[in-house]
Amino acid sequence: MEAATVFRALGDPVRLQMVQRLTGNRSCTIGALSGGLGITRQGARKHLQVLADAELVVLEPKGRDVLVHLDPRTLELAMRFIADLERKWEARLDALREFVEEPPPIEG
Amino acid sequence: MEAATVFRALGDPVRLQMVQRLTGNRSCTIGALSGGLGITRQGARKHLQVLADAELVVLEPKGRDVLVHLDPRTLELAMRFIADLERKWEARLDALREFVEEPPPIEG
DNA sequence: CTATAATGCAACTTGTCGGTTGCCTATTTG
DNA sequence: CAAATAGGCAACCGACAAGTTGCATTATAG
Repeated sequence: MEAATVFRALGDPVRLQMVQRLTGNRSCTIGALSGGLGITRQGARKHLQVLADAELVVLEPKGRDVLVHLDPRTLELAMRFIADLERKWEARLDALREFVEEPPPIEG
Repeated sequence: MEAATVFRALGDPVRLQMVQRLTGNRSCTIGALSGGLGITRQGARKHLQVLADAELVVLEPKGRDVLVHLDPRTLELAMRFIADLERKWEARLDALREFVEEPPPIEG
């Protein structure tokens, strides 16, 4: 999964709210998840599809309705991506610091 | 800063690449950062503005050119946001587990 | 001082996004 | 079986995003 796709999916207040709801409720039906968002069920459904395409969420048809549950692995993936960026940045800082603290690495 | 704004800014391959470049190079000029992306300088500049609006990046005019440097605090903010989601999710799991392991909390 | 290098600003085009409406399908439930 | 419930599919619209082009501005180099 492309990191950008995941971030893009998270980059909308409605979708972010959906994800937040899902971290609290183990799983919901589409209808339940779509209520109280100020948009139509169909509108909400589209957002849900974006989350599903980014694999942030899994849709499991169950009889008449569809259960939605979070896929925490993708969330973890996104987090690790940022952590790696920070790590690389820190490394860069450290390298610079070392260079500054030892002006000429010729002798102590 | 809205979390959704930050994620949205990260949700594009070009912008993500820019951020990655910046974690390696302490700071670049706009021109340097805009090269080799397969788009115009002006196109790149727009992406850069999105990153700046999300406070992922700071633009510092310096004589004839503009230095771009990363703001790791916003990156950290985004990471923490996801970490909190995961924490909430884990808590939910734990609560469920406890409930299952102690079927009726009436007596041992 | 002039040329050029680095950037800014604005207009415009094209495609995608967020959202809606209307209608169809399938599963419960009474 | 009939009614209600949960959802799917497709067309449509307005707004915005991505990207371009053209030209103006400012600072450094010769």
